[in-house]
Amino acid sequence: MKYHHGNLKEELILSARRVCELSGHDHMSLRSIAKEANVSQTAPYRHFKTKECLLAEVSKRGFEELTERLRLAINNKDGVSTKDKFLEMGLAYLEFGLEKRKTYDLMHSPVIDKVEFPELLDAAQGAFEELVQILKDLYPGISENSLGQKCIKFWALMHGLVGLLDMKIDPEIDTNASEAMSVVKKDYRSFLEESLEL
Amino acid sequence: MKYHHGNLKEELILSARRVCELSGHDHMSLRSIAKEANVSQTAPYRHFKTKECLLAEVSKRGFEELTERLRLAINNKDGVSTKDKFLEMGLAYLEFGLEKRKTYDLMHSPVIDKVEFPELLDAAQGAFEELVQILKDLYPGISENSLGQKCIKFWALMHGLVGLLDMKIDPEIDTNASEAMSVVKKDYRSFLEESLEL
DNA sequence: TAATAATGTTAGCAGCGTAAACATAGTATA
DNA sequence: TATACTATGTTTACGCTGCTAACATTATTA
Repeated sequence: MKYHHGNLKEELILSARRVCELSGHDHMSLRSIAKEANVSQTAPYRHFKTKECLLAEVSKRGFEELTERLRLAINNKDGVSTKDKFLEMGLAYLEFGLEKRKTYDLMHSPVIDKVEFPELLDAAQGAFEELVQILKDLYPGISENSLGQKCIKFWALMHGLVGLLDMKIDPEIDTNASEAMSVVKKDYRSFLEESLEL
Repeated sequence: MKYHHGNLKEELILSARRVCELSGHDHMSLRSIAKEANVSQTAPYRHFKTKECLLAEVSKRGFEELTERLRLAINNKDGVSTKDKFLEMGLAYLEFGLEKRKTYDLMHSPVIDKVEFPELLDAAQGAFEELVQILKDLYPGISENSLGQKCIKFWALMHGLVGLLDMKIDPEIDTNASEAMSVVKKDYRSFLEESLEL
């Protein structure tokens, strides 16, 4: 066992991501992350000034993965219409949000003050840019104003949907909400199509 | 100073709500809440089994206030069209979310497992019912299926908007997103109108 | 080769949620 | 009215947390 790990920073980030997606960001302790990486409790402080800095890195990686997924949903799809690519992007967003739910929560949690982490802001912006681009393709010559409205509408709808779709509601006591939910879950695609007016 | 406070439970809830909206739920300690109420650190345990139970109560009050606001937006508005009442409800939702942002965060935070607090679920359901009712009025004879879709769409859009509108984005580095944001902020109402296809 | 910087460990602080033991006040029953 | 019981407060203490300071080891560089 070497005294100097050599790749501890990256190892800690990986451990943190694992712990996050497993237990949720409110159950992540620096000590448990350090233990996962087989180092002392204070070793992380050589690579991250505070716990928040490590969480910010985890969040950043989340946005990068999201961006990657959005990109994958539309790249190398020559025969596919722009409209369909746009829908695929929406699905990709929902899938990321539901599959990596706990990480998604961290990414949107107020525990990290994004303003203090420019790189995190950049990563979030990167995902947003994917949306802007496909919408520009979908509506060529659209005004900046209308484009802005459409971006917000799409983003808000997606973000809201992730939150709602993941809610575990007892069908017995919450008839209206859970019915509405199952309507959407049954077929994301037709719901998106209708909601986004395509 | 009496040994028995007499109204400590309610006092603790009020303190907790104050601390929450002031500092955010991730900076709320039971001890600080107890101190605010001028009682010992463990006094809250006579009224709440765990910290989470107190947070759940704060969250519940939040949903009750939200419901109240949604109701106020449409009640006693005889000369106003159903469509306009619906829009007012949307605005009321946004206003609550932005004014009581930290409480709103708690209400949607995974730190409270809603399934374990039926009363909290009821309170959330209450707010949702307000929406269901106005949508039924707006689209008389609408199918359960379509109603469900419209509910989700509205709720998701509102929830997403609160999150996005509150983001503090540096205009210098985040041109697209902040432009889109200012488009919406400039006039919630016309944005809503357009997005909800009214 | 010697100084310095980088990166690890150990020890210890204050704050946290919570449980246990105890104190006091209000209520019900004899 | 006296006494038991219950409700509601306090004190003390435990283990976990984020974090700092002091120290140990290795890598780099003059």
